[in-house]
Amino acid sequence: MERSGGLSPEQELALLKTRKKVIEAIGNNMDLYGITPSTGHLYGLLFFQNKPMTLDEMRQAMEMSKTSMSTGVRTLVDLKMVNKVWEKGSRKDLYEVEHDWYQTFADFFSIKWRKASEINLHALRKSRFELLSLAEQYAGDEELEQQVQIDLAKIDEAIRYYQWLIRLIETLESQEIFKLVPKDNG
Amino acid sequence: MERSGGLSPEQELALLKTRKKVIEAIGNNMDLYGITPSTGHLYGLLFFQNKPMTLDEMRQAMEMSKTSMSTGVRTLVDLKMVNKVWEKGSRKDLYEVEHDWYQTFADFFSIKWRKASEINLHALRKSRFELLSLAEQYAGDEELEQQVQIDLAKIDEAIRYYQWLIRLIETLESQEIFKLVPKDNG
DNA sequence: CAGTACATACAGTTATTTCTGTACAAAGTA
DNA sequence: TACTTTGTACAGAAATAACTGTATGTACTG
Repeated sequence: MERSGGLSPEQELALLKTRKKVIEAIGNNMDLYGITPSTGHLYGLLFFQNKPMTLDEMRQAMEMSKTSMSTGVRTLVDLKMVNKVWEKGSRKDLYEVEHDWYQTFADFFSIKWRKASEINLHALRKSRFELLSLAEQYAGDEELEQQVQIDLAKIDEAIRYYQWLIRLIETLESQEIFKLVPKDNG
Repeated sequence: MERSGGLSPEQELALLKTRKKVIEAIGNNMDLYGITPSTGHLYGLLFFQNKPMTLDEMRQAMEMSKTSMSTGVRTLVDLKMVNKVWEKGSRKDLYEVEHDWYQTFADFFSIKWRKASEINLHALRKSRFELLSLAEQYAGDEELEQQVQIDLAKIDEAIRYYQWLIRLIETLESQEIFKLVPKDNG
């Protein structure tokens, strides 16, 4: 953790203690983003850092291997929770958190949920096609048609749901969500 | 998997094959809900079941222990993705999926994200109070006040974000979201 | 009141994930 | 070009999570 220059030991301790509790609270809930506790902790560390951080600084602060820092920070960058920044004169890679948490939330859905939705939608549509073909192939077979109908109804409803979910995600991506649910409570 | 009565072996095979692909696609993305692949698979199995299922039937279909079925289905019930249903005459517990996926989605956020948001909000507010106390205690100390101010700005922005997130979740809980992002594309 | 059927707590085992140290590739420096 | 410095691939070790079988408690049944 960054030393806060010019403070007395007690002051610094008090500040660090307060930060630590917030870092832990946030880190504990990071499983919702599908990241490990230690990567969550790394995120918390970066959150209170007031300047970009190198892998070696992270390693030192987290008391972990550089490899772990590398993989952890890569996960965070992939999720756009952390940004790689350039600073001339430094050969080391520098990272800092994305402080716009609304954006972080939107990006997370755009990256993870949208992808999953599209994969599922694809599988559902393919399955839908196969069921229709099957019904056609055995046209007239009462028993089969009934079974196909049951599955088809479920699949159609699922398709409808994913289409809605993707629309919801799109309102996040386009920032339109803030018109519907404003940032300021009013 | 439920045998579909009255179908020829080829017909049944074709139907099961189609189902299987959907189950796998869905199950693979279930990590977004924080459940294991096997619990996700169990969910998929229940999805295509046309009647409530007992633990023993699940065990047989999944080729796993009854204990695993018990814990898996409990996870799904806790997330309200699966409902326990009663049927007179049966001493066994029966379970069926919640087929309203919009509801499932809303419940998931209400259960997991809301809880996490409230915990974090609490930690942030507590920290906010502590920082203000600290600044008061050392009133006049330029250096400290500046540091406190930096942390406080981050914390206030985070609080604002979580308040927004909770409002968003509330629009899901109240179904109001469907006024903002309608189920039917139009 | 036994006796049976059922779900789950618990402890041990197996499987998976996370973490580390070493080795190496890429890019900068002299 | 040789020499650093830096980030990451990889394989093995350590830690964690998932799965199973047995044991137990509870609630029906006769």
